[in-house]
Amino acid sequence: MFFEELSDSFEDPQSNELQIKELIHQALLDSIPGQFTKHPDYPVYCNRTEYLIHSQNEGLPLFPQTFPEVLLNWAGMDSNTVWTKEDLLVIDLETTGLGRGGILAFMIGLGYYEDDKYVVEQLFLPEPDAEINSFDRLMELLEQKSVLVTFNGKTFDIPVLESRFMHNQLWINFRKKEHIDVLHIARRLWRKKAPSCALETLEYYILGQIREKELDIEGSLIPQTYFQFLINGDPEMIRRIFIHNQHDVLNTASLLAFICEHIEHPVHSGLDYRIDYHAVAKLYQSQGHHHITKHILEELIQQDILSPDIVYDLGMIYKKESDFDRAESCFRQGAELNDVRAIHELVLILENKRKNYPEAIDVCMQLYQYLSWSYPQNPKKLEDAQKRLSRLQLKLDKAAILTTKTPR
DNA sequence: TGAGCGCTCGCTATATCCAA
DNA sequence: TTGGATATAGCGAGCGCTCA
Repeated sequence: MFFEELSDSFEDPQSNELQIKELIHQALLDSIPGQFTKHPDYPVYCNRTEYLIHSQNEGLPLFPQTFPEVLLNWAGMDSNTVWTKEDLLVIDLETTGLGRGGILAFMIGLGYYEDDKYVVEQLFLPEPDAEINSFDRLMELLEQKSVLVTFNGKTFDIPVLESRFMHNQLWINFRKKEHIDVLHIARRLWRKKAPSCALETLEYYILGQIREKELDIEGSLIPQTYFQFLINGDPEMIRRIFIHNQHDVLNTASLLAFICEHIEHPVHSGLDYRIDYHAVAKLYQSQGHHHITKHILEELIQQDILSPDIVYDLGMIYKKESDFDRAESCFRQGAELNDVRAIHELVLILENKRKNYPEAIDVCMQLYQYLSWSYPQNPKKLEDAQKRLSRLQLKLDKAAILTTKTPR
C-alpha cells in the first residue's frame, strides 16, 4: 500500500516512525488543502473554506436573515434577546463509530458566520493522539459563539464531545449553551412530506442538492475508512470525508436558513411546494398562536389545498371559538374525505348543538362503519360509537313523543 | 341533584428515527 | 450496530356543563 515499500528501508524503528509520520503529513498536504497546527508533538490538520454571503451555496439561502420567534420559542431560546447569525456555531463530527464510549471524533467540522462570509473549518486528526490538540480551536470558538447548531447533535455529536472532553480531563458544559438541533425542527416540518428526514434526503427534497457519489462517501463507511488510513496512510479516501463533512456543515446551515425564511410569514410570499404548511401551522398552534394557525389553514383552504388534517384542525379551532357553523362546514368536508375524526366531530355537533338526531344517527352509522374498517382491533371505539347510536335513537324517540304530545 | 358527557391535563409506555 | 429526543397513543382524574 501507500508506504509498505518504505517500511523495510529504515533500520532504526524510532526514525522509521518519524519518517512515516512526515510522509503521511506530506501526503495530506499534497492531497487536501490545509495546514498543520503548531502543536509540536501531535499537530492537527486544518482546512478552512470561505463562502461569500452574496454568492450563496448554489442559490441556497445560506444566511438566515432573521430568527423567527416561533423558532426561538421552539428551541427554548429567549425571544427578547437579539440573536444574530454571528452567534451561531455549526458542529458536525466524523467519528470511528456510533454509540458513546471508546469512539473517537477524528474530524470536527465547524461552521460560523464572519462578516459577509460563512466559514467552514475542519480539524482532522492524522493520528488519534492529536485529539486533545483539536479541542483548542473548538474551545476558542465555543467561547465566542453562544448558539450551537447541529443535525442530530443532541443525540450524537454533543454527547460524543462530552465523552471525549471527559476522557481528556477537560470540562465544558455544552448543555448550558443554546442549541438548535435542525433534525428535530426539520422532522416537525417535513415528517409527512419528505420520505425521510436524514440530512441527505432533505438536501435533495428541500434544497435541491445532489451529492456527487464519486466525490463523497457513505456515512457508514467513514469509521473503517479512517482505520484504513491509520494503517496505510493513503489520504485519497480521507479527502472524501473532508468533502462529506463540508457538505454536512454547509447544508445544516442552509437548512436552518431555509427554515428561518419560510416559517416567519409562511403563506404571504406565495405557496412553495417544498413547504408543508400544515406542519408550519401546527408549530404555531403548539405555541398557542391560534390566530396565525387559523390564518394559515384558512389561506390553504382558500387556495383549494384540502387535506383531512387541514380541514379537521381548522374545524377544531372554529369549534373552540364556538363558531359551530364554520366548524360544521369543515367537518363535513373532512367527512367527504373519509376522515374518521371529522365524522366523529360532525356527529357531536349534530347531536349536541343542532339536535338534529336523524342526521346524527345517519352520520354515526357511517362512523361505525368506518371504525369497523379502519380500527377493527380497537373495540373501545366501536363500543363508544354503538353506545352513541343507542343514545341518539333514544333521544330521537323522546323528541318524537314530545312532538306528538305538544298541543296544537 | 345526580348521571352522562366533553374537554383538558398529566402521566406512562411504546415506536420511530437519526447520527458514524 | 447504540442511545437519546421526540411524537403518539392510551388511560385516568378532575372539572364544568347540560338535562331529566
